[in-house]
Amino acid sequence: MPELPEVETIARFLREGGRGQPPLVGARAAGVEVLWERTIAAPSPAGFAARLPGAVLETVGRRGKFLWMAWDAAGFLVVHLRMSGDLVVVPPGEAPPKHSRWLIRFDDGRTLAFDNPRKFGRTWLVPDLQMVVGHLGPEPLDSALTPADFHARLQRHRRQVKPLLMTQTFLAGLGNIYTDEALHRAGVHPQTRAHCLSPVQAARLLEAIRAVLQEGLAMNGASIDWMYRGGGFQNAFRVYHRAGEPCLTCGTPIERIIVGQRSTHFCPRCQSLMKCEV
DNA sequence: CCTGAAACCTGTCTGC
DNA sequence: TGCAGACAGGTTTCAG
Repeated sequence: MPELPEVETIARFLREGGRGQPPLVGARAAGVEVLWERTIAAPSPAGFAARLPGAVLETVGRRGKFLWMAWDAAGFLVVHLRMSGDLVVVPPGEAPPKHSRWLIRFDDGRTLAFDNPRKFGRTWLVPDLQMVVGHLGPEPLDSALTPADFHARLQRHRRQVKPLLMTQTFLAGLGNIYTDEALHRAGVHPQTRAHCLSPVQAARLLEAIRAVLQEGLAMNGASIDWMYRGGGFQNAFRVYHRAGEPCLTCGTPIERIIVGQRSTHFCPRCQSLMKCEV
């Protein structure tokens, strides 16, 4: 379940607790089990399992779609959920999820499980967080990113805007759902060439990106299929997964096309493809 | 630089 | 019921 709002929701839960569960921050790791070795990107699975026991979880944060956990004596545990990952706190005595790829046992009896049916997720244990997230573009919600900066960054690319927005070195955190929603909100066709967007359109697009992310965050992200954390954003989709249904703005049927190999949903009337000479 | 295809994986749903 | 095919919130690598 992994775009920025979903990852942030998980980080928030580990940090602060919720739904009757206490925070995980403050707990001490007792043991580690690696159930699918290829999920550990660095160090070796054995090194990963050996370094954590005895360490106390101090902080949990997010950068782009990466979730990180800082430990008092073991550095940073960094997780990328990819398509189907989730981090689950299992109460004492309960069984971890069926598709758990690693488990961290805590000395209070709880277990942190990395649930990941499609094995795409990756985990790192590193001394410096930047070793994993250093290549990422700016955080979309960081006010240091101004509309003028955003426009200047768009000007550097001739690509279709949708795949560009999903490129994590360009902007960190957007995925297929929030990109489609933001483009609709901004009235921008997903295949518009990035450098063709005017300063006004760029500002409107940045504003739309922030609005959909904030809306997702306020609803604890989106819950689809087998992944459920109580998120509600799936009930607020305006275009995603709504092919054939009327646009909530103008009533025109939403279309579904493939852009950059990803399923793409848009309103052909609200998001017409404008001419661009340059 | 840009695009598309393929690979990495398992599960669910649809249609015959 | 069985089975094939499409599809899924992501990223990387490679060919053209």
